[in-house]
Amino acid sequence: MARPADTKDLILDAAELLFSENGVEGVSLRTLTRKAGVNLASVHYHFGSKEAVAKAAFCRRVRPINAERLALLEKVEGEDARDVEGILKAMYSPVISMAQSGAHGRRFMRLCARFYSEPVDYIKSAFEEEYGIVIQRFEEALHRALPGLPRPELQRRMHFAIGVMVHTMLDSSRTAQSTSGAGGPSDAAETLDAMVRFVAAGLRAEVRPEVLQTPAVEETDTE
Amino acid sequence: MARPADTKDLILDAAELLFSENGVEGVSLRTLTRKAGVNLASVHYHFGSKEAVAKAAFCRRVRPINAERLALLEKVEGEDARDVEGILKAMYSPVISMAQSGAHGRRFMRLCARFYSEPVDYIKSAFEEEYGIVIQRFEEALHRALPGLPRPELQRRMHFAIGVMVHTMLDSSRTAQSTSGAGGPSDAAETLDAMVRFVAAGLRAEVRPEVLQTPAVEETDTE
DNA sequence: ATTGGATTTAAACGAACGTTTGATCCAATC
DNA sequence: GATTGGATCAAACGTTCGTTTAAATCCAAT
Repeated sequence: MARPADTKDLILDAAELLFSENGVEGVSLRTLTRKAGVNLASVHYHFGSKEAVAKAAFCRRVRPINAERLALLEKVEGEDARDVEGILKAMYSPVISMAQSGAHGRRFMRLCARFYSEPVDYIKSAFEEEYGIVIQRFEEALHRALPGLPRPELQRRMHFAIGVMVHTMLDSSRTAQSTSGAGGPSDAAETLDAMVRFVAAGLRAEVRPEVLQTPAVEETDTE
Repeated sequence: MARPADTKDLILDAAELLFSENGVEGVSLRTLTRKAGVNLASVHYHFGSKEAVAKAAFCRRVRPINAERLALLEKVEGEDARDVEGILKAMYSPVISMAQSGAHGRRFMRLCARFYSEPVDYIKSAFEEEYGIVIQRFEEALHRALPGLPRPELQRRMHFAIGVMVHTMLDSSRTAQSTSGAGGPSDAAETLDAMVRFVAAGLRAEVRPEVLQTPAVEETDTE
């Protein structure tokens, strides 16, 4: 933030905008540098490759968010380790609330979700690098909050919970429609509330009897 | 099925396999035709363009599935219009149960989910063409099954429900690990059950009080 | 004023892309 | 047996891609 806008940031800003809408593979460096107003070769001068630009654009946003997630989680756990809604809010709110902060935030939300579903290898690994420990920590937290839920079932449901999040992030149109002009009621807060209610209820749903025991192999429910 | 394998089907089979793993943009026609064992130009001879191949590969699988969805939905509605779990099963089971039928089914599941998140325009429109009416019908069914849930909130939660589905479909490794060999308990059935329980509970979660009333426009949460 | 490293620039590189072309094959038709 | 027309083939089309090069430019330190 010291300099108003050096080349590196111009590139990352354009990358965030374009990648979030068209995916990494769907944007050429020529399109990107034209949008950023910089020379084509400056991408390789500052980053070395297109891969590195994508990773940098991703990490620039996701690291502060994941740090906030872990901080919120620790706070919630300190207050009430069984507060499922609180844990979910710690997971969701840092990214959902970004949608409130203008087009910029919505842009990143989509970038992040896009990274999740991008089928390119180096993107997948970048995602796992940044998210692996976060998901692990939240699994532990939810395990303590819902001790009756068997671990495999918890993992399955956490997968569902992530699906809800990614899907919501991709559909930024719903999360923050600023059609009502500035000062409108924060739609992001409503979305967050709806997500937390939905997922908390899902996490608390009854498990099928077999899951609670050792995996009973028989019991084939014929249709 | 009449002929053992004509060029058109060879192309579609290879497309299904490769697109599902690398996305449409991530597969070149040269890679595709090499895998299919056909000539590069035959793609344009039989389909006209790469776009058309992608659409055809998608529609070939999704149309029977969506038809089955609608048929199951009508059956459930005829028996008990308030059977939320039944409605969800009608939505999920046709695609989830595909995972049971070998690598082929899992392949399509991923293809379908990939289409959902692919940022290319013609793919998005193909998806909406095939899914639009299905989602609309399920929204109506769930509206009748959960009359207390305001329509906007139902739409939001259906969005979550779809997120759960897409996310599960993309992660085929969990849905069907046939590591236990043949005759093992159908993991797909377990996944289906878990999804239905999770989403049904989410759909039935309490709504925040404001949502039940007319949308209170004031309530400006200033930042 | 001059130096020297950092940065930007225009131009080109080879590779890969989707698509098109025209020759070739081959079973069905007259 | 010549002709037709759909299907297949190797080869090439023009374009765009990520990347590289080497010269030009900038700018604070000397």
